[in-house]
Amino acid sequence: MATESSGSVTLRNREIAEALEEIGELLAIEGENPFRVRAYENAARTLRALPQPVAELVERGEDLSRLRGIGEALARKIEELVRSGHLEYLERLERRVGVDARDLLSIPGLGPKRLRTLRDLLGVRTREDLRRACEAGRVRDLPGFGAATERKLCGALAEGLDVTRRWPRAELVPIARSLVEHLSACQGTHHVVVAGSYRRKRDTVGDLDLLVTARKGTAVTERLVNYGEVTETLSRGPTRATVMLAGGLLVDLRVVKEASYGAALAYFTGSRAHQLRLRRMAQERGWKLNEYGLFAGTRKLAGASEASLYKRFDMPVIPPELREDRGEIEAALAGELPHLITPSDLRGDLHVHTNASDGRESLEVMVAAAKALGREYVAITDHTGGLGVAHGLGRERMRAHLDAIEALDQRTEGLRVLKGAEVDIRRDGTLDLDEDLLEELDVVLVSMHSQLRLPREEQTARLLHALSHPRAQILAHPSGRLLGRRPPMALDMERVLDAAADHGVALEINSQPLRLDLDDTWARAARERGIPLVISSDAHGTEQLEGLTLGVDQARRGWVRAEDVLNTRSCRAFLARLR
DNA sequence: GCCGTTTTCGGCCCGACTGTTTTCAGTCG
Repeated sequence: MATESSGSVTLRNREIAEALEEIGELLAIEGENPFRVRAYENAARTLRALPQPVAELVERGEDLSRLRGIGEALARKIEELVRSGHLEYLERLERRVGVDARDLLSIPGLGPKRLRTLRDLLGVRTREDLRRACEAGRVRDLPGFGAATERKLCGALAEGLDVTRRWPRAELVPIARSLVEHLSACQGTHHVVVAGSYRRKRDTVGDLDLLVTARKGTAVTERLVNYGEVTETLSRGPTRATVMLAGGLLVDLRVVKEASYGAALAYFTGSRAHQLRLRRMAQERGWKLNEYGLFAGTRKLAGASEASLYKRFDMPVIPPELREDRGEIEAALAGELPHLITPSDLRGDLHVHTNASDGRESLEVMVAAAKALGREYVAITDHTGGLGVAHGLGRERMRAHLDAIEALDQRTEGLRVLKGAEVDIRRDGTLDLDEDLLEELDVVLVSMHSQLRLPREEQTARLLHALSHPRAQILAHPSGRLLGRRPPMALDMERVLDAAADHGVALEINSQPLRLDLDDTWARAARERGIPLVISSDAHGTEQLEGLTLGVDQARRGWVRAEDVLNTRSCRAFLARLR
């Protein structure tokens, strides 16, 4: 529970969702009606997908039961949580059930039913209790358990298996390609694709979902099990297998016939929430949707292609990046899906470093590489002096650097080289560059690199002050997050967006694999307010200049169109549009 | 506990795999 410096309690949507999920889990352990359990899961999912803090809706007195999956009872519980910071119903339930449900249920192979048995017959309440019971051999004799189950639980506990771990998607690209290649070499396979959140281009991915079409009897799951990096086979049947790779990554494989390709691809691409909506729509029409196709009784209506499937629901194919049940189904039905930006729409790169600060290559090499990629313009944006660690440029070196950029621009054909800087925002919100130099720059990025843990109010005020500077044109990597390493800064993003809109400051979608900042939900919020966006590589070497596609992936997940992004324009039009 | 142009009550997504069972419950995605 996040407590602000002011003393008031503001819960994030994720924290409220976790409380609801815990209620669902505790009710499941109690053997409650599974549909009641699911209602809590559904409500939690709605909150997680909500771009706006639900606490704000409560503050404004809005009716939460208008949200899908949230009725009278859950609205009251959420309001209590937001207003008081705790929920009496949950606390009573925790006392009554008396097990660490969140932790124990994260253990693979352990669900609510077995956990209840463990509690009732062995008094297991924590992970440590379970470990002792397993080691003492007391678990195998419980009803519904056995020696094999005990062994599995013991193994999972010893390895400290963390099924909630996620990987930055970009890190998995080589592994995904290698797996596809490995399985494609299997005789009798047709399509071999990666589905799941990988295909939806989420910034992080929890596992790899592989889909293969093959003739019946093809030994695809065997081929996966024999992949060199596999350390453990968790399950394996004729059409499905789950393995773990060295490093702990889980890989799920499903094999279907070619005639089911579209239905299976849609099904395993998800998201779960998106697929559930489609299933419900099928149900409302008296049809049945599963991974093999769309059926009216035994008659198959669609399933060979995704297009055939969506067409049956009177929709165009929804781009995978949008399949999160965040309004894309309604938009598709209304014929209002956005025309999403593509990598080829980008004409310039606005965030590039050289070895003048912390880049690896010279100005000339970076510019030549950008030109080779077909960029029409590139802004060289090295760090300013306050950033000692990044070899930031002080006044004299910046002066000389800008002259070098200008000279290179003069002698470069077919590419504009713009004078820029990534200006550090100081702790007090002032910019780390003299006014005359700021005046001279074509492109002024401002960004934070230090003191990223200030309290929310202070951090927000610092950033708002920086954005109010008339030369601040683009806010780079706005949240400061590094996936898996550093959480986003505590910021009132709503006020940041308001300020960006008021001052005409563009927000960056940074393409670095661990940044991807703005994230998808904030990119969408910015777009919906008409705040200009840019997509930049933040390249520190030539190979990173191509990374713009990752930023485009992120932008697409945020419903961003080419016209929302300033660097899809010609250099002249881009400069004219910049603050 | 939620939801409704079939329903304000009676539904609620669906299938694969495992292990324990002797016909299927539990878990997972």
